[in-house]
Amino acid sequence: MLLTDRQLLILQVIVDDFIRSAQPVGSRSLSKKEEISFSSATIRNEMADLEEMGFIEKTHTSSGRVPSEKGYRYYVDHLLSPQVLNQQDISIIQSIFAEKIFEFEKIIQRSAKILSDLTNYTSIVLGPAVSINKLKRIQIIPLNKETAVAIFVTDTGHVENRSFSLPPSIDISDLEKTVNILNDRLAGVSLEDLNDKIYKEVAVLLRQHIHNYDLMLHTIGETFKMPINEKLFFGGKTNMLSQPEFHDITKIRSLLTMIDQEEWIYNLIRKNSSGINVKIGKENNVSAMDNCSLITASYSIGAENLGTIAILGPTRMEYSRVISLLQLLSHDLTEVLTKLYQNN
Amino acid sequence: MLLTDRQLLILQVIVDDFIRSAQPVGSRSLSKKEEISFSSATIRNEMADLEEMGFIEKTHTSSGRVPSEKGYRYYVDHLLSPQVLNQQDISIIQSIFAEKIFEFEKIIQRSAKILSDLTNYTSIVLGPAVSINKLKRIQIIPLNKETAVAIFVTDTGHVENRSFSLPPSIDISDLEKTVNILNDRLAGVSLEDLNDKIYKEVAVLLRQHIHNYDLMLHTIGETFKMPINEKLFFGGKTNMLSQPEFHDITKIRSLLTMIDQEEWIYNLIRKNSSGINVKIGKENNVSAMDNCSLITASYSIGAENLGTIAILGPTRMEYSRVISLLQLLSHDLTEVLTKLYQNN
DNA sequence: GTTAGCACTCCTTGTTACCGAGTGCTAATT
DNA sequence: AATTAGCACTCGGTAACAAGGAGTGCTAAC
Repeated sequence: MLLTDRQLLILQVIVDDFIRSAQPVGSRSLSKKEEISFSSATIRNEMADLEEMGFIEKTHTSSGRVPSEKGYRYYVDHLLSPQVLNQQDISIIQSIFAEKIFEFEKIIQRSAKILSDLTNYTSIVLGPAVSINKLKRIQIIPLNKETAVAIFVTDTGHVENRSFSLPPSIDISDLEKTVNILNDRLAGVSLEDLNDKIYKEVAVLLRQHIHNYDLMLHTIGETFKMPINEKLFFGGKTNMLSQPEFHDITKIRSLLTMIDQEEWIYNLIRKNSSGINVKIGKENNVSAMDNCSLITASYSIGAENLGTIAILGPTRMEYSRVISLLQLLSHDLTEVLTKLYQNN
Repeated sequence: MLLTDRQLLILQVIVDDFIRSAQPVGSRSLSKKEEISFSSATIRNEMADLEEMGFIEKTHTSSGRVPSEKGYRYYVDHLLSPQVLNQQDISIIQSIFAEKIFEFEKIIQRSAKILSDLTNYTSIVLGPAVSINKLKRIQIIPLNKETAVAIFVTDTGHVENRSFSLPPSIDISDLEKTVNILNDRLAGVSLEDLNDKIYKEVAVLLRQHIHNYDLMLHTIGETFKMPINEKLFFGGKTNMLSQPEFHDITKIRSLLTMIDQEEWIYNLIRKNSSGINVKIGKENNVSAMDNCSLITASYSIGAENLGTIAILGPTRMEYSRVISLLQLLSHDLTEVLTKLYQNN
């Protein structure tokens, strides 16, 4: 199943042409291309072989050929030459960081918007994993007799808050003592480790200093049990409506419905290794994505993997361009975030 | 232009039937209805009159009739009998409040989801106007030498936060003093009035107690300048894809694109008076909404108007049912919120 | 091994015919 | 005078058919 140079060339030109035109490509139109110096009959023979090997398909007996998923896969793995981005694209990406920004989310949100604008596909950005942030300060503010709100500030300036009900038997001074103990013991601990620390270290101290020890512990334990989901940011959700493969309403519907269900997106995006990943069509294991490809890249602070940026497009997407854009953006994001938060 | 009873009856049946079936309704099928005891020829004559007056339209010369916007308007204003909700609908709505909830947003979000599920249209909920909440406590937490985060807690338990850069010349004790002054002076002030108060009252005090008076004032002034936009929550964004009037991709595209642009939605929803509002088709003044109606209702705490819940559907929507659902939900929301936050 | 030539396939487009649901009008009926 | 039956007419939708075009596979010649 080794491909000859000529077969590689033909496969490449077919994929390139189909990505551009969305039309099945035939032997005659191929033979007219500059790169190709042999006749349409020869091409027909080679195409028959490529089809037998599963790299291309016909939509009906006498149609031109279309890349199969296997064809795209081979194209992405072996034939792709990274697109050199033009200056305009580069400066648009860099404009994300132009303003002085303190907040993660703003940067991320803008990234999603710009990615989708540059590609005309849908962009998905998985926000920073807040749970690995280190706690900077805890504050508990009573609202009235029954309720209070707990506020967590991390070293990156992220703020989480939880409302909870105050047990009636707890008095204010105990609450203050507790907050002091918490700040003393939990500063520098990552949010995901909070609960653990509370039961292992804080519990003992509470027992020594607080009247209603077990009630307080329970309340705090419940409130601090935080499954902090990384936020998802989207750009260009409706861009897929302009792709010709989605002229069919039912396909669009199942795709958009899936996009609106965050759990699905999590599953699609989360489990990827670092670096650039390309998942083509059925490789995504979701039927709504059968005609779609997903390209993901990760960004980080220092060596610590923080989140993911992704582009969702039709299988017929401009792999080369999208990969270059994601590479650039993930690199820049990482650089900026590292500079901002590395040593605080 | 006064309509006879028989014309009213016919108009009503046409609208009802078309809402149900989405098919133009003809004289013959009308004559078979129980409510109607005269012949198809009579109906044809009446329909010709109704058409001349602009209440109904033909899609082509020999088609059945379809309500015009004017027809829907008349129907909504004069012919509508509020649908009696069945027990199941009622208990689904009430399930929104079943769990003990402290947070506004959770309730609101769930409301949006449930409204869209119950109607199969798109729901839009304009979150509580945070800017009228009263400030409970301000906290400023330095993250490092250059940046700090300011946290605002309101009496409803809502938390806002802003990162800002610390002027290098400011020292910690000054910052603490400032925070004390702020808490002293600003507790109970609504968020929208904060800036005003700062320059009118706090400025004087800062001048007396703080070294770098003007720098501190400027920093705080900038940071507290908060245009807090009410958040928008959506449910069933893709529901419109199943409506037959949106089989056309370009219509869907323009509608979904509009929905994703929050400014547009603000403008559509904000300016409504309290109570139930129905905007039909072009009354919305947005071309993407030409085939859509928007029904809004407001919710409040006590007498204070807080936010809006809305349903966006095709002009052919089930007005009666939607209005009943919105009435119920806005009433319940108001009741629950009032009970929760009235006197704290 | 490559290519020209040709018969064949199938999609697309346009034409035509026809059916059915609906209308408007006229004349008959109540 | 109001209602209704009857009928000619209109128009969208569907099916059947033909013509054209883009493409293929195969064979035979180069």
